[in-house]
Amino acid sequence: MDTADLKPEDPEDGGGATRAVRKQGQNGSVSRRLILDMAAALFSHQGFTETTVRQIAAKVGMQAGSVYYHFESKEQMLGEILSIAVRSTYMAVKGSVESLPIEATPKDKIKAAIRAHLQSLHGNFDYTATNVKYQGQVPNVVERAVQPDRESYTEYWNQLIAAAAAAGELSPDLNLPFLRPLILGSLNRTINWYDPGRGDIETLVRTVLVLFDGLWSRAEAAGSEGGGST
Amino acid sequence: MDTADLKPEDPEDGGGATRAVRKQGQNGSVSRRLILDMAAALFSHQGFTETTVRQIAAKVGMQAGSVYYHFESKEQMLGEILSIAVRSTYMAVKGSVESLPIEATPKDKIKAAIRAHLQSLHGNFDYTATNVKYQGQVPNVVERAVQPDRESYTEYWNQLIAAAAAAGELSPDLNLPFLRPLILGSLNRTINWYDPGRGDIETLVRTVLVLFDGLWSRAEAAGSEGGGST
Amino acid sequence: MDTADLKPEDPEDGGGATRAVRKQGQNGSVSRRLILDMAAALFSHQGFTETTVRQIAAKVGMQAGSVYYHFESKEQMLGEILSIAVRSTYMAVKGSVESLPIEATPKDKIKAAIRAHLQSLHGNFDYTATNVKYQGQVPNVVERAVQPDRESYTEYWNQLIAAAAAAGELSPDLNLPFLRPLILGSLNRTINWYDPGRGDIETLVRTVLVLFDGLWSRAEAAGSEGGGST
Amino acid sequence: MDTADLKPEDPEDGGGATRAVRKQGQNGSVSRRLILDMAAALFSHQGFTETTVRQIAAKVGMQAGSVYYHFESKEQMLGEILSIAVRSTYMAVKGSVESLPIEATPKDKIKAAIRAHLQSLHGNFDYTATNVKYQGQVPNVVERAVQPDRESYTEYWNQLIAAAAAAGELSPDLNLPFLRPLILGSLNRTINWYDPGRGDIETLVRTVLVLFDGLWSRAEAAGSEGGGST
DNA sequence: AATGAATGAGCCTTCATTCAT
DNA sequence: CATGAATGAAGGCTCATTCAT
Repeated sequence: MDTADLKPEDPEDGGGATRAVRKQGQNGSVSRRLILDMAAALFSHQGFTETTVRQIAAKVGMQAGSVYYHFESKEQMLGEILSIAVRSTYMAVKGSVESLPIEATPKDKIKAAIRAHLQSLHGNFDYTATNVKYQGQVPNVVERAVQPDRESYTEYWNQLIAAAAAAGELSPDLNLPFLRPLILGSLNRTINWYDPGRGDIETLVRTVLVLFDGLWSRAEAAGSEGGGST
Repeated sequence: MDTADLKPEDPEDGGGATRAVRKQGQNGSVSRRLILDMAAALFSHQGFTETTVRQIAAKVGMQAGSVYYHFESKEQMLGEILSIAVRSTYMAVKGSVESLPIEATPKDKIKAAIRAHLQSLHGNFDYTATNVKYQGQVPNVVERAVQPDRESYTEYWNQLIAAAAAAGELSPDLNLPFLRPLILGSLNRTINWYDPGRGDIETLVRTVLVLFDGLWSRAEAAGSEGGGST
Repeated sequence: MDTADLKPEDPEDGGGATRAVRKQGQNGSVSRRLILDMAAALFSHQGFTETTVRQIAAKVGMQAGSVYYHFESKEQMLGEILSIAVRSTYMAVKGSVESLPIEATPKDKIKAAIRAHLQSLHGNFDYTATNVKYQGQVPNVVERAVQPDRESYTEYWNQLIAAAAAAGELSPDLNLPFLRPLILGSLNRTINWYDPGRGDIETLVRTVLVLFDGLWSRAEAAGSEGGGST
Repeated sequence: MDTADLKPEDPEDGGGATRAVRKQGQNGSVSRRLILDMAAALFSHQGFTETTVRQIAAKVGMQAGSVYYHFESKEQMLGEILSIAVRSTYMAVKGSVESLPIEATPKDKIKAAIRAHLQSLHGNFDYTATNVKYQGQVPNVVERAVQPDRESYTEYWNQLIAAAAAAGELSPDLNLPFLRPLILGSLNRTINWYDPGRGDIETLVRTVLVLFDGLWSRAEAAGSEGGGST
């Protein structure tokens, strides 16, 4: 599957074997989030395996061993990063779609979703890039942990598309099973090449919406997208 | 940049001091290519760093040390795999485009290129997947070696697009600088999710061509592509 | 050149990227010096290349990997051992010479230097033996690091000899450029054969001083050496 | 012990386990000696362990495997090199001493021996340097093989010295057991530092003889050495 | 004689992880 | 909370050596 999920942060500790049971209220201590940020920055640029716990610790200003007070393992860090990435994008997209006016058509919703997805992607680069680049190559344990998040988001898109199809808004020449992964894959891949030098995100959004014009059934004219969410 | 190149053989030795001096070329002992195949299979599924030379050797049925009779380093293997991936796709695309009838328009050429790219991608999965998934995270030495190949292919696409633009065939609403990476990125990303269970490659090609219908300027009707090249 | 230097601590870090940053200096955790001692013992008896980091670690009672918490590389260990060897001998010699009475002649000084050199050599066998035996076959990186130390000591001897020559105390039949390396070489080579069973160090010193009697110009009688420093 | 032996070349194969039983008459095939020469050159400059069989083969212009047609092992090569070194020096020294006029005193003989030793040392640098530098750090198997050669030469010097002592020609202040190793050690160590730039071998010889003037009992005047043998 | 290809043991080094303080 | 020190399992790579051709 090719997605990137989201959803709010819930406890989800999992009960580590050792300590690393942080006693925080419901969020992570400052250090915890800081570590995650640094890890995400490193993972997204060098890759997970290529990143050393020592490097992460160094960027935070602590010793490698200290990291283990906050996390059970390097993999756990990755898992949390992926979850955050997926959930935050999910929330952004969902929020954007739901804030559309009542009259919004499925087509409008998909357009809004595309915009929100791209914005979230590039707005949380370190996290989402880690997610996108490692799609499918993540250690099993971790993958299993993020899977539910991924599926939620995936399912959300499936519904958006199904609704459009039901409304007859989608071009009949499209092979539906390919649609969601094709769209999300195209968007996600921008992580690999997007460079502000070529144009800003909004321009990217517009170009994508134009390029994807074949999505829509010929009944309607080319759509001038409008719902700038987020 | 987001591409996958090709082109004939470059020097690119690396100047090893010891053995492993013969190498690619058109000969390449049987073992050599076999090793490369196994390495590509492993790299594309587990990632470069996650793959052990011992694993590669095991798949070939030899000892880890023996691999070093054929290659100077694990990185050199990666380099050759990437080159093969990029070059073979380039040649496939170029060949496909050039075999179009004289009357072929730039639009026809781009469509043929898209089809050939997708076919090459999924027809040499292990090699191209290694290339696509590692885009931008490849060790410097290796990246430097493949760069020329990448650029050649990139440039080829730039020309295809420029020609279409010059011919007024492209939608004026598109931000040109985004176009090539967006298209190639979308195609390349299929490596991450395409599954024959959802439909065959030709169906994928058709869906992509429909989806990308927004590429073309509204002067013409939506194009039902036809020229199955390659 | 054939020498064995000494002198105070130089920068000479090497700039490791990871840990093992603290190092020499005046602290040096207990382990650190212990490792060095064991390494020197092994190096001096088996040679650098022939000695395994695992062997060193075993002698210290730790795991091979643990050694790398204290040193960046096996070569770094060698470098420090050589430096210690050279510097300690230098200091011993210099100290000995400087503690001679004011009236001491250049000849007296050379004699004292010979005695101190031999004493230091055999008093820190593992370190100095490593240095002497590896003279000229040390890895480049290491050699470069110790070079300044070597040169300081060499220079010190050059001055001692020059002073004696200026005072007309040296036999005119000697080819000066050969003198220092010849003397130091003779002394250093004792590392390869000296065995307490044949006589103690002081006896060795006296024999050397007698043997080298040709050093002195015939104006004076054979010298009964006196300045027993250290 | 600190020596360097000699003696004519005798079969001394040893009966290898594999092949490498060369069928030559009584000397080695051309290749054989060539390989030895290259090995000696490499060993003397980089050290035994640091030298690769592949390097040796490369200098000879053959493949690593081919070397094993001529030698059973790298160690065997070293053994032969050491033997050659020791024997050739022995022969040179012995020949030089024996060619002295009948009236030659023990003192004359020792002087001639010193000269011949130095000449042989520097006249067969690659071989003798390998021997001198590796004194005492040679693999057991090899050491055992060369030991007889070393002892012969050592014994020869012992006799020269004993004769001089018996003749009352040696200074009574010398500790006899130190004498031979001290002298030979001094001479051998020149291998580590001698550089034609500082003066030629003959000058070196003269300087050594002057320096060692303390050898002789004061009954006689300082000796101006004369018997330039070889 | 010589080579190409492979073996297998071992080496240096890295790194996630642990744990007493 | 944090650190210093150590562990132990691997991993990439080297190299003497073998052997069929």
